[in-house]
Amino acid sequence: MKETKERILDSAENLFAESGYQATSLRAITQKAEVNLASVNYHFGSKEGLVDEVIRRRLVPLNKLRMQQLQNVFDHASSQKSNPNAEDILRAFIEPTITFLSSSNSLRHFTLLIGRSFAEPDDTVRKIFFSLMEPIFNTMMKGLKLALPNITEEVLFWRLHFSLGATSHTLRCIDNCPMTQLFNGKDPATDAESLIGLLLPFVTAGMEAPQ
Amino acid sequence: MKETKERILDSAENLFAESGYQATSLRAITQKAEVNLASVNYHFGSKEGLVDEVIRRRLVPLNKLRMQQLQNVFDHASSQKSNPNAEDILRAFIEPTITFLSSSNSLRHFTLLIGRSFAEPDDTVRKIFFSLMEPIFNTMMKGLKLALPNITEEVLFWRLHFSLGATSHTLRCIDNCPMTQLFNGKDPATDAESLIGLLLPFVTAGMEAPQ
DNA sequence: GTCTATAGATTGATAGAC
DNA sequence: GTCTATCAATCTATAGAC
Repeated sequence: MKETKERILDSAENLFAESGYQATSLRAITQKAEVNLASVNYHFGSKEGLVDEVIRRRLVPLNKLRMQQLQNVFDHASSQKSNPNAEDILRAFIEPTITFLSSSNSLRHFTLLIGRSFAEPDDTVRKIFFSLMEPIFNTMMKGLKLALPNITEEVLFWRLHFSLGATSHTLRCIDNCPMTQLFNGKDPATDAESLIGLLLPFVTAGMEAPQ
Repeated sequence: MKETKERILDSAENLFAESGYQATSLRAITQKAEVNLASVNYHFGSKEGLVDEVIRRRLVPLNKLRMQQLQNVFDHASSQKSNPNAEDILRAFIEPTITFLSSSNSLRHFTLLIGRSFAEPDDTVRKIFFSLMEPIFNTMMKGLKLALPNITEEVLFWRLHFSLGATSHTLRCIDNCPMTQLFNGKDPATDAESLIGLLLPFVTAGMEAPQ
């Protein structure tokens, strides 16, 4: 039997990912976690405190992976006295995400929550999420400017924006895609390797398109 | 003074776009519309009935524009005894959307709501939205298969998916983009022509990337 | 740390006068 | 069609016993 605190985090992660922050009540969370309602406020202070820790618990280590992989790209480029290329920058963002997604059922739920967070209407959740993401975005912009010096910063900004949109949309739709039925009834592949192999060429081609 | 029904629709459209369906109360809607609380249930039966009409009121004519433009692409191609090309198919989706966005303040709110709807956690809203979108997606897939016969259907499906993700993410972020501050403090361009000129080359290059 | 009980506010919906 | 008044349910949060 896991600790109460962890049971609450797991349950909240699961339900926030499925139904969103606003639509998920503390009662639903404690019921699924099989703990007492009051324990949420004891351990996290409030619903906001809970969602803060739900996001932080996974996103801090995930972003550490992303940042390390970005640093590797920079280091490797400068050791060759060349610039990083766009595909490697984008891969440093996407690969850890998709790997996270496929590594366990629990992390799979969190990945859906990340996808949700990109489109989250709630101000509190947005602030938590984007404050954690900002260093990653800044570093990616820095790399993309080096990789594609002929494309203006404004266009690179938008293309990064589009890439993140494509990625987050994909994360949200993996388990529950309303479009799936379009594909001839057959379920399209959603394993980690296939997804990276599909998404990365798409955003790389978009990023490198002539201006 | 507009009719009560229309005032409610406008107010709901505005607030749903800003804060999402779940987080918006009927009281907030009627207060902004300066009408009585009970009038929502008189005119629309329920909150679900209201959101259904909010979406339908704009999305039906918008999708009619999209479908006409798609039909034009098919007609023009067959009159030349050739296949449509991917860029024209994608433009037939994106151009009416962005034009809608820029045509008036009221439609601007609805466009944000469309962006929201792609990521909507609420089952009711999702069902309404995707049932209206399905014919468009099907027609686009048909056109893309003709345009890019060397790319498998599964890959085309995913690339259409990515394109819609990029587009909807952009719609959501136009007025309230948490990433804007990344771009050196300056606000990136968000007028209709600029957006089409940025988004369309991105998704076209991604769609046509060698497999 | 965990529980019961409940406060206090807000929600969607409706009954009934006009 | 529009209003007041209110119901019944639900929500987050907390007080206080154990």
